[in-house]
Amino acid sequence: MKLITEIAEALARKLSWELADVLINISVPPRPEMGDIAFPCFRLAKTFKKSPGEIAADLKRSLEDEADGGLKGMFQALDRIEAAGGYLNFFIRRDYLARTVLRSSIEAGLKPGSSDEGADKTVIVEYSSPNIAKPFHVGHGFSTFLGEAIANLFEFGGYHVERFNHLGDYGTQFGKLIVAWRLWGDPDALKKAPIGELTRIYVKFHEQADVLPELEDEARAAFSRLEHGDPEEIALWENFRDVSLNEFNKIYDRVGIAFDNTNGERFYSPMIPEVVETLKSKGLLEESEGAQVVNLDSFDLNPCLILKSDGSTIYASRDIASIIYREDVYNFFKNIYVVGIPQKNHFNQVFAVMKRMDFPKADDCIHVAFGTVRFAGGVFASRTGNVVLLEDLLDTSVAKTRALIAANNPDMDDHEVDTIAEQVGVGAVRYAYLRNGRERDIVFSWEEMLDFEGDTAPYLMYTVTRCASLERKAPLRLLERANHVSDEELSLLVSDDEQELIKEIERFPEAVKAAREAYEPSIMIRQVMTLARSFNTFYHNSSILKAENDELIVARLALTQAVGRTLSAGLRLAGIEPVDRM
RNA sequence: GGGCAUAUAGCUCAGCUGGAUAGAGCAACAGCCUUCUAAGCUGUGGGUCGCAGGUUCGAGUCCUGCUAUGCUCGCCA
Repeated sequence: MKLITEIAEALARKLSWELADVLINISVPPRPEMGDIAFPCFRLAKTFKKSPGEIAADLKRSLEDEADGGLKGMFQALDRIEAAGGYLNFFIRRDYLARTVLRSSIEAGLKPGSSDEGADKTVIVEYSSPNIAKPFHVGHGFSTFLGEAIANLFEFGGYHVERFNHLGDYGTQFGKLIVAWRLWGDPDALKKAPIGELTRIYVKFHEQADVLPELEDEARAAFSRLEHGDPEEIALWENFRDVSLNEFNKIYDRVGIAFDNTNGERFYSPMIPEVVETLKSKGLLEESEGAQVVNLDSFDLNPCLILKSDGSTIYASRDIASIIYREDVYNFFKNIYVVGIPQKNHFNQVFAVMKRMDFPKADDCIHVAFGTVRFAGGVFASRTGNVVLLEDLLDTSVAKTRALIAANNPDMDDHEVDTIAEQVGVGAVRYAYLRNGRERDIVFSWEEMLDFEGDTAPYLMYTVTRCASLERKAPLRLLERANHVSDEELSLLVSDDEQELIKEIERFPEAVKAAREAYEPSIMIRQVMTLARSFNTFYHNSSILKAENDELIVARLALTQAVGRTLSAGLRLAGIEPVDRM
C-alpha cells in the first residue's frame, strides 16, 4: 500500500535513515487493537541514548507537528499514532482502508495479485515425470499437483510457462521389461489394463532374477540393443511408452493438466555424445574405476558419473544434455525441477557440472524439492504392489463428496451432483498435497485425505458457495448497486470483522508473490484459508442481506464479492476449480 | 564415517529476513440450525518450542556442541 511508503519516507527523513532500512523494520502488530503498522524503536536506543519508549514518543510528536504541513496527506489516511512499549504504532482510518483495499480489489477483478513482472520471460517447470510402465500412485500426486500450482503461480506473474513432463522412459529397467515381455507377456491383458500387465511381468522378472541372475545380463543386453537402435526393441519400447502415456493422460485430463512437452529421457540420449565432447575439450572428464566422471571436490560434492564403464549413458548425463537443449530452444529465465528430496544430491551434482562447464545459467536451474508420501508403516514400493493408485484415491474422495452433496441438495439433478462432486472431491485431494510446506513428508491416511472439515479444500469451496449464494439471493436492485459501489458506501465497512476481512483481502497479492518467489504454494494457500475463516466469522456475526440499511447491504455485498473473487483466484492457482453450490 | 534436512499442543502443521501475551486445524469437552447453505460458528482445556551452552536491549527464529529421526554418498532413476 502507498501509505506504508509514505510512513516509511517520513520516518527515514526524521531518522536520516535509508528508506529500505525503515521498510525492513516496519511490521504488523500481533493484534489489531495495537494498530495496523508498527515501527520498533529498540535499535535507536543506542544512537539517541534514550529509552525506546522515549524515542517512540518523540517520533510521534515530531510526526504530528507536521500533520497540517508536509505530512498532511499521510495524516488524512491515519486515525492516530500511538507510542507503546517501544513501538510506534500507526492506526489507519477504517473508512480509508475499506475504500482503498476494495477499490483495488475491484480493479484487479478475477485476477487479484496477477502482474506482468514476467513479461518476455520463459519459465520451464518440469513436474509429474512418472516412469512409464509403472502405476501412477499417490506418490506421483505430489510432483503433479505441486508442479501445476507452481506453474500457475508463474503464469499469474505474467511469465511464459512451459510445462515439461520428463517421462522416465529409459534405462536398464526397460531392458528388463523387454526380456520379461518376451517370456511372459500377454497381449490381451496389455490391451485391457496396460500398466497392470506391465507391472505384473516387471514384478515377475524380479522374482525370477533372484533365482536366475543371468536374466539381469539379458536385460542389460536388451537395453543396449535398444540404445543402439534395434528396430524390434524400439517397437516394443514405443508400444510400452504409448500405452503407458495413454493411461497417464486419463489422469491428466481428469485433473485438467496439459503438458507442453512430454519428451522423456530417451529424447535427450542422442545429445549426450556432444556433452561428452564438450566436457572432454574443457578437460573436465576423468577416468575413475573405468567410468568417466567429473570431479566436484571444489563444490564439496562427490564426483558426478557421466559414462558407465561400459560406455553407456546414465541419468546425470541425460539431465545435463537436457539443460543445454532447453537453453538452446527456450532461452529460459528459470528451469525448475519439481522432484523429490531424495534427488537433492543428484541435482546438486548436475548443476555443479554445469558451473564447471561455465554454463551461464547454472544458478537459474532450480531443484524444487518435496517430501515423500509414505504409509504410517513404511514406504511405497511398486515392486511389491504396495501402493494406492491416485485414481482410486480420487474416486473414493469423489464418491464420499457425492453422497454429501446429494444429501444436502435433494432437488439437484444427478448430472449436476456428479459435476460438483468431481470438482470438490478432486479439489480435496489436491489441497492435501499443497497445504503444508513442500519439504514435509506426507504420511498417507485415508481418514485424513477424506476429512472435509477445517483446513481443507471443501471448507474453502464451501465459503465460495456462501458468497455465490448471497449474490443469487440479493435483490437485483441492490446487486446492481453493489456492482457499481461508491466510495461512500465502501466507507461504511468499519466494524472489527469487516476490517479484519479487508486486511486479509489486502494481503492476498503479497502472498501470491511470496509463494512464487519461494516456489511454495502453501504460502498462498494459508493466506486464502485465513481469509475464508475471517469471512465465515463475519458471515456468522453480521447479516449481509438484512443489514440496517440499503447502503450497508450494498457495501457488504461488494465486500462479499471481493471475498469470492479472491478465494476463487487462490483456489484456481492451486488447481482447484470453485463451484457455486455444494 | 562424510554431506543435506528435520525436531513447536495428544495428532497434523504455521510462525516471513530475531521483536509486543508462541498460533491454526483435527481429536476431547460445552454450546449454537423456524433467521443469508451447520462441509459452518462460539467457548474450554492442552506448550520447559529435542537437550546444553553462546550472541543480543530482546531468541521458537542466529551460532556452537550433543541427542533423535529421515534422505543421500559412481556404474538404478
